[in-house]
Amino acid sequence: MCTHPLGNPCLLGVQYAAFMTTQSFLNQPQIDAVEHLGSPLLVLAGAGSGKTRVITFKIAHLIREGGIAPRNIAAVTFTNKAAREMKERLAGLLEGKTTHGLMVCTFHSLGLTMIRAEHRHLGYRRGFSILDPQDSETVLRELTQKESSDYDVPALQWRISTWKNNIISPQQAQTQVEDDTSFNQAKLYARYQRQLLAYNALDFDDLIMQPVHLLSQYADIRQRWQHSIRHLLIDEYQDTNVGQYLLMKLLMDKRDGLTVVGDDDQSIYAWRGARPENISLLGRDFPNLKIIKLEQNYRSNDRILKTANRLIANNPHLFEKQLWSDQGLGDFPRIIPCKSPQQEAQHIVGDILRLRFKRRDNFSDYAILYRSNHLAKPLEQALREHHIPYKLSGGMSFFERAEIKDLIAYLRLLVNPEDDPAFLRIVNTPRREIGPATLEKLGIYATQRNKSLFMASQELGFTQQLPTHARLRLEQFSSWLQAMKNRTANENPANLTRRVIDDIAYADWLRNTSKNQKTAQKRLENVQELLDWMARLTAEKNASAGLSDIVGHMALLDIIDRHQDERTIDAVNLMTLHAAKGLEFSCVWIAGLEEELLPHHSSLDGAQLEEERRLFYVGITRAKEHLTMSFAASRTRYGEQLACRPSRFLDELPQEHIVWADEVTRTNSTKTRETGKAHLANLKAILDH
DNA sequence: ACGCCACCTATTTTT
DNA sequence: TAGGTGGCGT
Repeated sequence: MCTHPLGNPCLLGVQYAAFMTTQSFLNQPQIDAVEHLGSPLLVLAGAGSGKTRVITFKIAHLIREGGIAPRNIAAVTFTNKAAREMKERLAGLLEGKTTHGLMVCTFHSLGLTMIRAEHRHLGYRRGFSILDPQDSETVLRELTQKESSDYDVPALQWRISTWKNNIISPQQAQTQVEDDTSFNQAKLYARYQRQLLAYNALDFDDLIMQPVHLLSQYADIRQRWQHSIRHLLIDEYQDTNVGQYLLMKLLMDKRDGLTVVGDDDQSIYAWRGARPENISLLGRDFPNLKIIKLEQNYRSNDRILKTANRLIANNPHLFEKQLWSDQGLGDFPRIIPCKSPQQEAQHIVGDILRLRFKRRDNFSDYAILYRSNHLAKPLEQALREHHIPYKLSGGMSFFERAEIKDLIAYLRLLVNPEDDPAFLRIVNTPRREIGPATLEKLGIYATQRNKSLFMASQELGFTQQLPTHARLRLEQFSSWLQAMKNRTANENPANLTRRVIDDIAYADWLRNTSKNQKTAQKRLENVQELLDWMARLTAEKNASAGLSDIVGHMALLDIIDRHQDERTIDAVNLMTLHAAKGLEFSCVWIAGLEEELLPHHSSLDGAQLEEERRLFYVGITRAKEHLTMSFAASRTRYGEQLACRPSRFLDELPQEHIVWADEVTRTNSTKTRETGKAHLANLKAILDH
């Protein structure tokens, strides 16, 4: 074993010494994983065991030692943030070495790249658009309005997404349905797909599904991509869904260059299609699969790990894992019973102030986690009272903001004249007094002739049907668009965008439509930020990036670095347990540990209960040094004051390693060694009376 | 285009 | 209970 760096025979060779000293060293299983070649590899990496380090070092190893060209390596993550961080770490490792052609991106971005190259086989034309879920909802609304006005569009959207995630075609869907409702949904699915093709547009799910079709239907395409991607590395493998699994399988085809890293105990996204069982499928589909476990945790102290281990031992496991740490036992994780959410919040805030005074660290080292968003409210209130800065995760992302979506819609339309959803979004933004009557006529004309709205709006055959004033306005808009479009080939994307903004007097429009000055200001800043990004991006890519490249990736948000404001603000982190995955904090509070909240009342049995347990597990393993868990004895829910029971998961913790604080009885003492079970019984008695 | 009222619902959310 | 939404009236 070589956990110690000095005089160590099992480092990755002297060549690595140079950058190993600036990075951290690897332990033996990590080295095994990095150096393993010759068969597909599954790395079962516990929380905090350095899985990303394994992937980045392995990529570096492949390039430096294996003589593999970067363009033959692809590393796939689930979030843009993870991809960005991986790129940064790689840049550190491979200083000087060229990484040209190396792909470090999300599954969706990989899919987009493939579709870009092969779109003709799918019947798409270049410049196709990516619709976000809001756009596709609008398309579905339009499609269903003709049937009935009160159609359950979200249910349909969810259904279609599930089909696509499972790589089920509209035709297959129609043969598989059980009842009238779903038969109807399957028919609408088919119409939706036709509609997208007509718009020359794809939705997010298509970015996985279409590449799977391409690879499974065309042997030559499959061979080309298999030749191109010789090494595929996948992070957070437990989160792959059916489509992503198939994509991986088609790309690798039993070859040796596959490395997947995952943790079945951190699978918390089954509810949206993730298949943690893909971990066991791997052994079936890749018979010579090598498995390496990473069990040393570099994040937390041992009491926190013992707490996590004991909890998760209540779940069935295919591969047993025991996290351990050499960082000492550390403090006792604490459980704080509280009377109310308000008292709970007060307690946490008091804790934070006390700890920060004692530790002299940053607010950003602290996180408060909870199962669902509404639990943040009392916490926010208490933090505000005490003037503690906090950062709330969730909320509207940059690209969901109306002003950003407007501008992207303009760009989308310039790249793809068939993009009717984009046309409809901007035709009256800002106001051009092109009303519903005109648009309806335009729509009918376009549909009859199988043309896009933009194209139809330029045709004399159509505009001559309109009353003079409407005709003039539409002609003006349409010819302006055409003029802009003619510039797309030569002008750089950032300048073109600026020109659009100026021409449409977008700043004025934002000022006029915003509720107050402050929001107007904020929106203008967002627009400026978008412009800056585009300018930077164009500069970086040596102007080789066409507008269509940029616009395509904008929909995926993956070219944007948004960490600048996050790193400067020192604030306590408030987030859901889901949002906390992959992060770590010195001190963590988990609030609202009550039955019906965690486990959530809709997930009280079977596989769902196990996922709730994993969610708690993820929360616990975020903490490096301090862990505090709390619950309230009563809580207002749906307008009613309800008594709450502590979460069953608290009973599953190793009581010898945790401390229950006595808040309910209002004594401030803590009982260190009393067994929690007895304590819980006490508490229940108190709560009953 | 906007504002008001009545009604409905209430888990997690990336791309 | 509260916040978001859809319909309606101005």
